[in-house]
Amino acid sequence: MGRGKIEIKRIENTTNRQVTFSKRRQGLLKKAHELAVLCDAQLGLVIFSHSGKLFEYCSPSSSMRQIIDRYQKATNIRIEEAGSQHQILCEISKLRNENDKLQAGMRQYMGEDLTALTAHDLDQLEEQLEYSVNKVRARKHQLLHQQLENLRRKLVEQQAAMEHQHQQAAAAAEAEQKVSEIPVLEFPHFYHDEASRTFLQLSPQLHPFRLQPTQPNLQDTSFGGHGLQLW
Amino acid sequence: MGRGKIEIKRIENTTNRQVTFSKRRQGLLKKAHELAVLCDAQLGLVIFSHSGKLFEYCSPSSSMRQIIDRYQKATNIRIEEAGSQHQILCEISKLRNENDKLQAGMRQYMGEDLTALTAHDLDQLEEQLEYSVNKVRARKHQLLHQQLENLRRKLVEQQAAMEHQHQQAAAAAEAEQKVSEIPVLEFPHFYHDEASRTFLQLSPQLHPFRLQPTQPNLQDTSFGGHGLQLW
DNA sequence: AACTATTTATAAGA
DNA sequence: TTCTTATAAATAGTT
Repeated sequence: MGRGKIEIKRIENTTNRQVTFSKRRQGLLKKAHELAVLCDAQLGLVIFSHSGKLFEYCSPSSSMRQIIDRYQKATNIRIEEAGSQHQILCEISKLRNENDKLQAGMRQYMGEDLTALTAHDLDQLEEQLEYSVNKVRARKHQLLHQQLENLRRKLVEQQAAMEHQHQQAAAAAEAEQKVSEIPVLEFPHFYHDEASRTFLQLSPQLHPFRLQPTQPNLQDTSFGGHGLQLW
Repeated sequence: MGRGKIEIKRIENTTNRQVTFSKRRQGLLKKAHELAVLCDAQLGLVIFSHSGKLFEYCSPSSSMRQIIDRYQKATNIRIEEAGSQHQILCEISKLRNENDKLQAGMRQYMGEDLTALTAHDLDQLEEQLEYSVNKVRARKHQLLHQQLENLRRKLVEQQAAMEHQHQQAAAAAEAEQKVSEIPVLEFPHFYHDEASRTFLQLSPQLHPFRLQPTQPNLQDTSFGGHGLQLW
């Protein structure tokens, strides 16, 4: 359709190509529109020129967004995306489940919600709590012991410094007297305290007693708490 | 272009419309291809027939997916989607944070990782654990008490039934003797036990002692544990 | 951008 | 559906 027939291959002459693009693009958009109207079809057409400019057409009373959505539904191109979304849903679900369990376990460690436990569970819990109490006490004693040692060392150093300066000889002697009155205590270590040797440092700002307020925050999210009603 | 000129409006005759759709669709796809090749343009065309069937064309060495992506980038239609993805990332991050805190708190209740705690924290923890132990003991006593009561009632019922039947009068008398030997114990209730009255039932399958194995499972996810390296 | 000779698309009919 | 064909429409090359 023109003065001569042309082969369908890339037009090398730039000017020619641009002119042809302009003409044919117009024709294509027109024909797209005619098809959409005549045959009541929904269609979308996007064209990027060689220079990157965008031209588009979509059938009346619809949007390109709609058409792309319909296309993606029809071709299941979304399976990948949907798959990852599904994975994400699973991840969130799993995390919430973990959280619930941890919360429940925590409550039991805090002596709440014990009605669901059997006698055997209660025995185990009691045993665990006693074990924990003893661990805590051992750690307390350890800390006290360390503090005492520090104090002793400081006093000795101070005393040594004073003696070195040959000042207040009387006072120094008195201090020595006091230090020797402090016994070197040996606390029994109830348990082999692994925790104090490993360096599995957990969030230091965490106080177990401030855990409760985190639960309300969970429900503060824009996701409406548990239930997976996202999207 | 045909035996007669037609007006560009919906063809009411169904057969005619279908025929025209078939012809013009073919023509449109052909012209789309010609434009793409002649002018080195990237284009995508999707057509849904009135009956819902999908036809598509996209320029050589590209996919519809690519073209849609490019279109969406060009028109910023994606902002909405990106926003919801961000929210989801936040949600997962928050849940993981909660989980970490709960895990840490739990470990401390189990007497581990106490090195990060101050003396004051340890005092509070000890107090809480003692409180919990007493709660657990109170619950145990309550259970024992209930069991005893049940036993007493059953024996009394059994005895009544036997007396009613006037059978084995001697044996019945012996049973009564036995029952009266069981004292009605009154256990001290160390605390006002709210937990035993409320019905805040938690997952019954949960044993606090089986919480530890949940942590490895968390890292079994295809997300590679914590770190948000999704997508 | 306009013109026009030709090619191409297609409406109607078979 | 598919084929045919007269005719409308598109457009390649020119101005």
